[in-house]
Amino acid sequence: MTVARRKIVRKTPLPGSSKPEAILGAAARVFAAKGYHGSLIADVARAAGVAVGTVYLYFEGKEDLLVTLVRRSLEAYLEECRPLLATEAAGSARLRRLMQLHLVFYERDPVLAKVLQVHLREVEPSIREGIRPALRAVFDGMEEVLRSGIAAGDFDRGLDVKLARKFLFGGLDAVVTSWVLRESGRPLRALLDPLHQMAARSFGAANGDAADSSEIASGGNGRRARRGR
Amino acid sequence: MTVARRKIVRKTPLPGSSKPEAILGAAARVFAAKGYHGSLIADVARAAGVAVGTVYLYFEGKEDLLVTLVRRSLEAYLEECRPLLATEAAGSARLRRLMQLHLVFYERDPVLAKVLQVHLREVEPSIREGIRPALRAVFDGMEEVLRSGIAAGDFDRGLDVKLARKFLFGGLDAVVTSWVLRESGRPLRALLDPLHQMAARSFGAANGDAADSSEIASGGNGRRARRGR
Amino acid sequence: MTVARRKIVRKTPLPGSSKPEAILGAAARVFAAKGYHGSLIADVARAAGVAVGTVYLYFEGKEDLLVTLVRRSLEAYLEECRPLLATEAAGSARLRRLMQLHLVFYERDPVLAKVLQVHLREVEPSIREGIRPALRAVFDGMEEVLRSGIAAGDFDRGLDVKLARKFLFGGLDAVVTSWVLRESGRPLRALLDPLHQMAARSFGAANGDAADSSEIASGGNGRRARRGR
Amino acid sequence: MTVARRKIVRKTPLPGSSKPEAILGAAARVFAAKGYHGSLIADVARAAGVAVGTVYLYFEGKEDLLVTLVRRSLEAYLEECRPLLATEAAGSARLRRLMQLHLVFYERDPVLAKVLQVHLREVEPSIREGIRPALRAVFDGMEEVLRSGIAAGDFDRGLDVKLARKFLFGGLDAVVTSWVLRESGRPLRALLDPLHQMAARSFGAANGDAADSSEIASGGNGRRARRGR
DNA sequence: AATGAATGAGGCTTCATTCAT
DNA sequence: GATGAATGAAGCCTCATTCAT
Repeated sequence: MTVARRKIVRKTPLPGSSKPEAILGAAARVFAAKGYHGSLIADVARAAGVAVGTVYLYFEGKEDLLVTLVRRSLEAYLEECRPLLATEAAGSARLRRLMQLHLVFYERDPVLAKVLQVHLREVEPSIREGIRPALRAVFDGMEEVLRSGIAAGDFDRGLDVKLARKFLFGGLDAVVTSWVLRESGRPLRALLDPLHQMAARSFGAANGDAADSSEIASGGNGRRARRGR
Repeated sequence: MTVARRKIVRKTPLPGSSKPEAILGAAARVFAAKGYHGSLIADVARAAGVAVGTVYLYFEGKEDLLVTLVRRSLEAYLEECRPLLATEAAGSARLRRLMQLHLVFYERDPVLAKVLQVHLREVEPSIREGIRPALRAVFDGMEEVLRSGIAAGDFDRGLDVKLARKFLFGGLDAVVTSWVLRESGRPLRALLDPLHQMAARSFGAANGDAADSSEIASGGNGRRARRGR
Repeated sequence: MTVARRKIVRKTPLPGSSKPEAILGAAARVFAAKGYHGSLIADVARAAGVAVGTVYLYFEGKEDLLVTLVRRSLEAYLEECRPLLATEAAGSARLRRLMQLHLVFYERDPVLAKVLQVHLREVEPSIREGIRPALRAVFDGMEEVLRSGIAAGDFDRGLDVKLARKFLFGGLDAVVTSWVLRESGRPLRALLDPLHQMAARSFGAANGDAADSSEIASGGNGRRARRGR
Repeated sequence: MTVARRKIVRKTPLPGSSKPEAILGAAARVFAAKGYHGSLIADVARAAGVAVGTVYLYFEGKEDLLVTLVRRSLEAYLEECRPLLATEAAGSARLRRLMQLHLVFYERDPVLAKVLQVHLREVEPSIREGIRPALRAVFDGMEEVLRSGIAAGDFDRGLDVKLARKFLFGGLDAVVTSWVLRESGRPLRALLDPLHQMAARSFGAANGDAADSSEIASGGNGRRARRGR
C-alpha cells in the first residue's frame, strides 16, 4: 500500500486518563537513562507499564515522543516565566528573575534536564568520551586566558574561572551554531567586537570597552590603540 | 554497541599516503550534509573514492570516524591558539584574541563547522523542526527581557539584542549542561548570583549588582530593594 | 493464522436488525476501494457506523467477512439463475440466457463486482502495475494471432479481436488454473485438441478442425497439412 | 530521515553469478508452497541459502521479487512464442500452436505455474476453501446448461462438459474483470451477443447464430445482419 | 593494501482480535 | 448488545561490519 493513511492520534483522550502522560514520563526516564538513539519503544512501553501498541495509540512514533516531550517542557517553562516576569521591574532585576527561573526549572527535574541538555544534543556517550580530552584542552586554554586576565588585573579577582569559562564558551558556541544554521547573514568576524565587549565586561573589565575592531575586517594583525582604563 | 572491540588500526600508514585524510575529509562532507546518523559508511567510502572495506583499514568504524574528525579539529584549533595567545598581552586583549581565533576557525571551514556545531549535538532535522517553535518562544521571552532592560536604562542602548540573547542563552545552557553531567557538585541555584553578575555586566548594567540571593533558597518571590545604579 | 478458532457467532440475531447487513455492505465498499489486504477492520466498522467490536459480534473476523460476502453473492446469483433457466429452452438459447444473467449480475453491482473480480484474485495494485507491461505483450501476441487468422480467412471478418482475446485467454487461463489446483488428473497437453477445437470454432473457423495432435508428444514443430475449409 | 535514498539494486552482477537467479528460484518455490502473503523474506533467503540482507542486495523487497518473477516468466513465454509462431501459417493452425505453447509452458514448470495461476490471483487458501462450495454450485449450473444443450442436440455430442465449462467460465470471467478494471468503455450487456456467438459456436452450435438478442439491450438495437459464411 | 559482496541482529511499526465496561 | 482502548506477535527492511579474494 502506498496510500498515506494519515493516522489520527488522540493526544488527550478521556480527561483524567493519564496513559499518554504516563508514557511521556516513561519516555523521559528512558531517554534520560539510555539516550534517544539507545532507547527502544519497547523500553518506553515497559517503563510505562503498557503494551508497545499503546504507545502508538497516543504518539506517532519515537520521534513524536521526543518532540512532544521537549515541546511540553518548553511550554511549561514559558508558562512559569510569564507571571513572574510581569511582576518584576524591567532591567537587571528582571534578567535576574529570568535566569533564576531557568536554573530552577532544570534543577527541579533532573531527568527532564538530562534529556533536554544532553540527549537532545549529543551523540552516544562513547562519542562524548572520545571527544572529551580534546575538548578539555580547549577549555583549559580558555581558562588560562581568564586566569591570566585576572592576574593582569583586567578581570575580577573574585571571578569563578570555571563558571566563567562555561558561560563564555557556551555563549560563543551558541552564536557560532546560530551562524552555521544561517540564522543570520552577517559574517562571524563581524560579531567579534560586540561579543568581546560583552565577554570582557562580564568578567569585570573596566567598561568592556572593546576598543576598535578594525584589524579583523582589515585583515589587520592588530595594532590596536590601548583603550584607557 | 559500546563494547570497545580493540583492533589494531594503522592510522598513519605509508607516509605520503593520503587515504585516511581523504576518508576523513569525505566523512566531514558527508556528515555535514546528511548528519551522523543519516550517513552510511558506504556514503563516506564513495565520497572518498575508496571501497567500504578500506575505511575499516584506517578507522575502527563509523564512530571512530566522527571522534577522530572532532579530535583533529580541536587539536588544530589549539595549535593555532598557542602561538598567537603567547604574543598577546594577558587580559582583555588576550581574551579578544582567543575569541577571534574561535570565530575565524569556524568561519574558515563551514563544512567542519556544521559537523561540530550541528550534527555533533543535534538529532535529526525533523526533530529540530518539531522543537523550533517552542524554542523560538523561549528566545522571544528572553529578548523581551533584554529589550525592556534597555528601555529601562539598565542595559546598553547599543546592545545587539539578538546577539546578546544568543550569548546569554548559550552561556546559561552550557552551565546547565555541565551541571547535568555532574561536572560540578554545586546546586544550580548557587550559580545564579555569579551568573547574573556576569550577564548583567555583559549588557552594560552598572556593575552587575550582585544583589542578594536569599530569595531563591527561600523560594521567595523576592521583593528586592532596587539597588542604586 | 489459519487455525479455525470456532466461535459461536450469531449471524442472524434479532430479526429485523440490519447490523450484519450494514457491516457486510460496508465491507464490500471498503474492500472494493482498498482491497482486502489494504482494508482494516476499523475501516469497515467506521463505514458501517459501528464499533470495531461489533463486527466481531456478527462475524468471526476479517476473513469471514470476505467469505460471507462472496458466498452470499454467488448464492444470490444462483437464485436468479434458477427460475429463468427453467423457463428457457435447453440449448443455445439457454446458454445465452445464462450468459446474460452473468453479465447483468456484475453490471448491476459494480462495487461487488470489483471485490469479486479484482480483489478476490489480485494482489496489491502496485504488483498489478509491475506486471502489466509483460502481460500486455502476451495479449498483443495473442491478438496478432487472431488478426492474422482473420486476414488469412480462417476467422470471422467481423470478429472483435480484443473481446475474442479476452475470452480466449480467460478460457485457457481457467483451464490451466484448474490443472494447477489438480482438479483434473489429465496432463495439460491432452486438453489441447478439445480446447483448440472450441477456440477455433468460436472465432468462426470451419469446424474447429481438430487436426492431429501428434506433434506435441513428439515435441515436433509439426508440419501439418493445411486442412481444407 | 526523510530523504528518499533511492536504492541502487544490481540485478545482473558478475555474469555467471547465480545469486539473484537462486533467490528468484527460491522465491518461486516458497511462494508456490505458502503463497505470497504467507511467505517471509526469511523463508526465501533460507531456501536460497543466503542471508536475508542478500535478498535486498538484488531485489528491492518482497514485491519486487514477485513482480520480477512474473515478468521474467512472461518474457520467457513470449520468447518461446515468437520463433514458433513465425513459422506457422496464420489462422487456425497458428492459433493451435499458440495454445500449445501456452499449455506446455505451464506444464513444464508446475512450481512457476502455481505462483502465476494461483498465488498471483487468489487470497489465502482458507478463503478459497470458504468460497468453494458456492462456486461449485455455480459451476454445476453452468454444466447443466451445457449438458441439456447436448441432449437437445444443440451442442456437440462429444463435448467435454467440464472442460467446456472451465473454458466458458474463464472466458466470461476475464471479460467481466476487464470491464471492472475499466479497460473498455462499453457496457457489459453490449458484449453479450458476440460472447454468446463465440461460446455457442465453441460448443458446436450450428453456426453460432445466437438467436435474437433484443431483450437485453431491450431497446434492442440488436438487428444484427446474420453474416453468411 | 584494497575490494565489495555477504551477513544477520536489531527495531520500528502495524493491525486483527480481545475484553472490561 | 455495543463499545473502543489495549494488546503484542509478526515481519519487513537497514546498514555497520566482516572476510575471502
